[in-house]
Amino acid sequence: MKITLNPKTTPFNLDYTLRCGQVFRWKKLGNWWYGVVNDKAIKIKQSNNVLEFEGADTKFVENYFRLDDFLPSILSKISKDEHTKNAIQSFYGLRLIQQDPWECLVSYICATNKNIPAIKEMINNLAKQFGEKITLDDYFFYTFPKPNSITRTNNKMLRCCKLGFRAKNVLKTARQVNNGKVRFAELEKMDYETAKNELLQLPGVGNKVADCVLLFALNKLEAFPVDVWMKKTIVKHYSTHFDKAFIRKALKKKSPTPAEYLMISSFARKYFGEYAGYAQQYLFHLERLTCKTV
DNA sequence: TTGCCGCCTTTGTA
DNA sequence: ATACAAAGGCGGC
Repeated sequence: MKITLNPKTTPFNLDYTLRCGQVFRWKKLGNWWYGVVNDKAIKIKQSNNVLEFEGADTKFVENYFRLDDFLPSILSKISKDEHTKNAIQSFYGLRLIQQDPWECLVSYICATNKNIPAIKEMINNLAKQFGEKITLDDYFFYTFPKPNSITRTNNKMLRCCKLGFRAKNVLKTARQVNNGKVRFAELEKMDYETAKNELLQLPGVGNKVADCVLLFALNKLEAFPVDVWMKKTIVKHYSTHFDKAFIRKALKKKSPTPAEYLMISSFARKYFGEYAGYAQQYLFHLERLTCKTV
């Protein structure tokens, strides 16, 4: 199937969107991106303004890649300074992805103190061990394990997937989702703060993980996750918005303290507005690409 | 109450 | 090779 996009009203860049570090389960084989979403293997490619895909319908693709987000307006709203404009110009067409909340939650619990290649490895291990094998084009893929597949495991089995100290958090969180204590559909209806407070009750979920789930899966575009990269960006390019003592202290440690987290993310929400999360993703991608060779 | 320290596993990277 | 960093969270003081 195909979708033809109008680049003026619906700019989209598939490579930037899948490479910017928000999702961990896609890989490019030849010209096609392959992924597993909603228990199905999907492939998709882009040539200019045409998206071609198999394994999913048009509605799914539009929803997953948030093609209804009116990017021209969103990007102009967050274009507050030269640095942001640079990021937007560099990765024009990068979109947030509407992820599955359960997979997103587990992924970011696992992301704690890990770099992106290692996160991909953990998630793939989980899927291979506890998901179901599916095929597309003679390639093998694995569905992401359901909550009740995780609750049937134990700490040791999860540690075999290289989860380390995150294993117990994934296990306990799976139980809470499985027994209905956490309902993603309900969280999505709540406002940002309320939903965040609910997520913060889960083991292994602090400020950063909660904001990632809110932004990437629960449609809270004002969420502004602050990890080591975002803290670095803020200190480098936005220090004038904070007092000097704050910046001086921030330079001492890499990962943000709870107080720094609050200062930075609330600044970002005020500064960038209701689409702060989009700004975060553009700035995150720029910071990683300029500092690293990943 | 708030703030900061050290630990938690394992992999990637210089 | 050896150390340090990694889309952090949490208990303890």
